[in-house]
Amino acid sequence: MSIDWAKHSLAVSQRYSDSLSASRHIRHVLLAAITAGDIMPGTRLTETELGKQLGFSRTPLREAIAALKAEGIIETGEGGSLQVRVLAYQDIHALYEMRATLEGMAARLAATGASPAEKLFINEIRINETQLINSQASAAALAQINSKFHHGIYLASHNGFLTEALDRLSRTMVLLGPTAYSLPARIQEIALEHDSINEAIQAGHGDDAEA
Amino acid sequence: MSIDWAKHSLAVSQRYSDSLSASRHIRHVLLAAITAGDIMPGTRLTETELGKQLGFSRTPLREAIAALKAEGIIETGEGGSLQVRVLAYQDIHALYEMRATLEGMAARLAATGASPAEKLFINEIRINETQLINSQASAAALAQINSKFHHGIYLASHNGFLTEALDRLSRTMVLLGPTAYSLPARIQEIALEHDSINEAIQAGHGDDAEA
DNA sequence: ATGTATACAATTGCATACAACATAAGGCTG
DNA sequence: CAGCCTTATGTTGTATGCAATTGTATACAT
Repeated sequence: MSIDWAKHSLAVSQRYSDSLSASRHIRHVLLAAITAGDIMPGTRLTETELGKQLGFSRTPLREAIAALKAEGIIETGEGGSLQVRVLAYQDIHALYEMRATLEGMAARLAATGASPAEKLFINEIRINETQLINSQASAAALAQINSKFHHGIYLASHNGFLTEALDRLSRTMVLLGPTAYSLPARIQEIALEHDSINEAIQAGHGDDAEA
Repeated sequence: MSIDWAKHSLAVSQRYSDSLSASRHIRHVLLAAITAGDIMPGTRLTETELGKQLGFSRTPLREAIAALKAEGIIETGEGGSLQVRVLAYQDIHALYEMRATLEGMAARLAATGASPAEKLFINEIRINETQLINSQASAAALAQINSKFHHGIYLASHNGFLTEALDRLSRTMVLLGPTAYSLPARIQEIALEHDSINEAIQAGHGDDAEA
């Protein structure tokens, strides 16, 4: 029943060197717990209970929840009760549709506007990723390098709002549960896609990158 | 020096029939004040002063600010002081670039997936807008019908995340100051654009609508 | 005169306490 | 026995008070 908050809390503390305020800390811990599947969508959250378990007062907790509500991760159900957002089937389709469009936009912008240094950076990551795949690295390592590849493209798009929107989508997608990066078949597909994108960016072909 | 909060507060109260909590009320009032230009970007906001002027305690105020910070409307400057976000020039370009892409996506989805009723609804709004333009209605009325037209397309896209992203962009754009809908030249341009979009949607031509 | 250190003022961050509301259970009445 | 009203409990919303950090001004030393 009870969730191992200490694990997530410790991870967040190490990640940020204890340099964030309580409300930001709580926000990251909650996201980590949802990502890990410790809190399922639809779960009701009570502020008092959460505060007691996390060791914080309700004030910073409510601020973290306010931010998560603004992001659509937490929603208020009947009578103002709090619960982790439950995505409808149409939402799932909409999410992927949205991400595909935004990723395409980012790739096109990166292809047409990336600086030589940024192109080099993206290419380095791609090479690194290929090595990891060939050496059969762990799923976690692959997910991490995959994330770096995409983020490199986001940054090369020179559009902060696009980057923010994509990051927000990623945070929303944790509501779908564990991702499917561990499937061996997908890994090869993703590798091919990344190669195509990378080549298009290196060549400066916007349309190819978007596709 | 002092801002006429009562005006914005009254407008929000009427708009929502006094049915929202203090924190949500404050959020809308702050947005209205920024939209109206009563609070310029870069202005420093102090919680105590704001609370005193708005007649609320700091707790709901901080929640409203937390939500606005999550949306990128308010940011924490040096030493944690609060201020209305100041957009850089590159941000302005990025904003319009982002909106153009998302509007295009919405138009394409509306063209390919709108129901007959939704098409009819959009067409009605377009006819209404034409009448208003011909009768030389006020700028406020034109802005309102323009907003309805766009929102009709958003809804017809059947993608809640797209709608939310566009709404969020609109809220961010208030940081740019008063919009340029009052320019007579732009009105004719916009009318032509809307006609093209509407026709493409009615005909179900996705590519034309996106363009 | 300038640079630095120290003390003070102000503001944010957090915790506790109280009020209002919704919910659910139990008793009362028809 | 069923339905409704009352009451009790739990949860959210709001207010106030305190602690800690930061910006600033002043005084002193170089």
